[in-house]
Amino acid sequence: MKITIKDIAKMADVSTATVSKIVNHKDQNISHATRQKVLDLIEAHNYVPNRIASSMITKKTHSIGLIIPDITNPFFPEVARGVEDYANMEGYHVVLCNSDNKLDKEVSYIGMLQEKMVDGIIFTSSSLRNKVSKEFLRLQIPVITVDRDITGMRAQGKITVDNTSGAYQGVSYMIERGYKRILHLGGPMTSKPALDRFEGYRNALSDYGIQFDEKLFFEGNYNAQWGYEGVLEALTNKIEFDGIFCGNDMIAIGAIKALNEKGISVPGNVGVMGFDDIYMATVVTPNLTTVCQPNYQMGYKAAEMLIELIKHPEAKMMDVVLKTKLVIRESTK
Amino acid sequence: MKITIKDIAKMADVSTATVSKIVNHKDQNISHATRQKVLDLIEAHNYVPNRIASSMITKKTHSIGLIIPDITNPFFPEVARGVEDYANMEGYHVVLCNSDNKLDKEVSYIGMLQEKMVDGIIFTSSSLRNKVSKEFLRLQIPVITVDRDITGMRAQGKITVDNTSGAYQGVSYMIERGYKRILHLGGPMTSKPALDRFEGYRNALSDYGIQFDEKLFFEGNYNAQWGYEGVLEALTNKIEFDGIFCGNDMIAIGAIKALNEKGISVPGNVGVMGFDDIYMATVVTPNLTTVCQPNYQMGYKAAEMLIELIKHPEAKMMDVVLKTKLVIRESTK
DNA sequence: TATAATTAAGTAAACGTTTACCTAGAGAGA
DNA sequence: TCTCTCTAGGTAAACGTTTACTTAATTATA
Repeated sequence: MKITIKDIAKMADVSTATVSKIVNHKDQNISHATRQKVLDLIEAHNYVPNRIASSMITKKTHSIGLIIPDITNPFFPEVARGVEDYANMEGYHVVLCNSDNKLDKEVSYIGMLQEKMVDGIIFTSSSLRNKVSKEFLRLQIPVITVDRDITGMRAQGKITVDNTSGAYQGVSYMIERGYKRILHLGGPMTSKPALDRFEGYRNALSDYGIQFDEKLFFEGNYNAQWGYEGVLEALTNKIEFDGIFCGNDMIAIGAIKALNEKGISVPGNVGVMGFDDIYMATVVTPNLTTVCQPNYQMGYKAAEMLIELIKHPEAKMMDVVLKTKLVIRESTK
Repeated sequence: MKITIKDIAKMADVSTATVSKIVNHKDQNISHATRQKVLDLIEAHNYVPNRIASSMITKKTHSIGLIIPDITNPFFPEVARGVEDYANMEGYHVVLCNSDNKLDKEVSYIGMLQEKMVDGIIFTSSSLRNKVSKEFLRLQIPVITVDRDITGMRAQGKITVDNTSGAYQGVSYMIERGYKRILHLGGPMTSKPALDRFEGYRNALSDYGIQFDEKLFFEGNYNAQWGYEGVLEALTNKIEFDGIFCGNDMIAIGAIKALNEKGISVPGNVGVMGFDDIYMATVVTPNLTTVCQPNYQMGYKAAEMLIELIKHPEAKMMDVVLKTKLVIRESTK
């Protein structure tokens, strides 16, 4: 049988109120002797308070939900780690949910988290959908969206990176290094980041007086497979290019692979730039020049904002946009 | 104000017991009319049951703790995903904890999870330590260790992979393909898997009549950095080798990088084999031949065992060892 | 010395459920 | 008609805490 506050109280010959105060360090008015006696008993009997019972009264569970598409996608472990680090520091637990970007899983997780009385939710979805925002609307807990925001959603906080200026920065660098015909292998244009990166790409071209050539733009998915195929497609269509700006690092890795196989040297013949700066970028040959996205920071900051909102629900909506950073390695000259 | 079961009961003019039975589908003895009325009210007022309150009575929180060293380490997202998939299927939540292999964080997480009344814990630690097992001993909930077991620990379940035979399989394959002097760049010998893989390596050599040469064995860490340095070290010491069996894929990736830089072709001059089969192995050039470890399966199976134990605490201790599989790609000839 | 303030506790309700047990009425069997 | 068994639902305690309020004793103040 698990030992409870009542058992300790009885053994110490005090009331449960007294024990509670001691456990929660609200013990200004407890004599030293009593405190010590209770503490000794707690130690001796290995009493651990039941936080579920506390939650009933305090209405706080000190746990937060983290809904992401897939922890297996190299982008997310970093943000999850950021979330968990801050949460842990503040005494919060994080409940991990993989939605696979599926609406029904998202909705079901939101429901489950609500039933479990989490104090707040951090949410990422790669598609901009509306149904989910309805679910959030009836939640009485704060929600922070990270990376991709949701249309029509009135999240109490939003954290994104400046994809447009990141892409601008990357493409500008390539142009300055002498690349003239830069292919853009983008992600799915249904996602905001892909849109923004494309915009940054176009802005840079335009600012440097280069005409945008739509034959140089390909839309695909955020994976190596697509990078590989995209290059092959460009090659078979005899499209000339001396550089590739990729929608993310995975695309870049696939692209380099295709280039290698076709005997096109990187960065000798073609320069390649990625986006994200996942760990793999440092390990692939050649090391990837890329636009670094502060994934860990995003998670950390999201948790910070969320917990701030949990503690001060009256705080007003926050909207943070994080800066990217160019990381120059070996895949560009 | 949040709406509770009492509100619904009052509105439907029934008792909370009735509402509870309906919500939990224990409604054999509820008339259709009453059930419908209650269900409508629930729908209309968006009532969601407070599972915290249920937990107080049922003594079950339907959540499990997952303690891993670092979700950012490419090995773990897959197992986390496996855990979460099975847990979710069974209606359980998973609480993610990154211990960084630090004893104090491990202990602190165990305490927090206990306070939050999780129904069970899945635990991985890379070092074999004892202190933690004491913490587990006083827990009244089931614990499953995955990947590395803990000495002196009486976990109710244990799930590992057969590292010895995996390594044996990998090294045998290399020998059969004609590799004669196979370097072993191992992980830290304080961890069981490293020990076992080393054993498999030696067994294979011995079974094929090759004398073990201790100059061919290097102990290091499980990262690309070490693979890179290990190769350089072997090279500067003028150690001859035509193959490398690496402690894991990261080491292999680092090794290939060093080999490339030194103008040694893979697999032309030297064959390289990894261990784990992380995603990166498929994306690196050349693609890595490796011993595939069923990470996702480990997590999935661990969750399965844990939840089985939660439901049937009288079930006896389980000990599962998963098989590895050789995956032949391009880094061996 | 009488009163006020402080200290060191204790009392008991409340949090939102579940569940063992109870009850009243209706139909069935003898 | 009487008893038995269902059916449909209700009662109230219990789960383990927290906390607003109370109380008794001690100390300080006037």
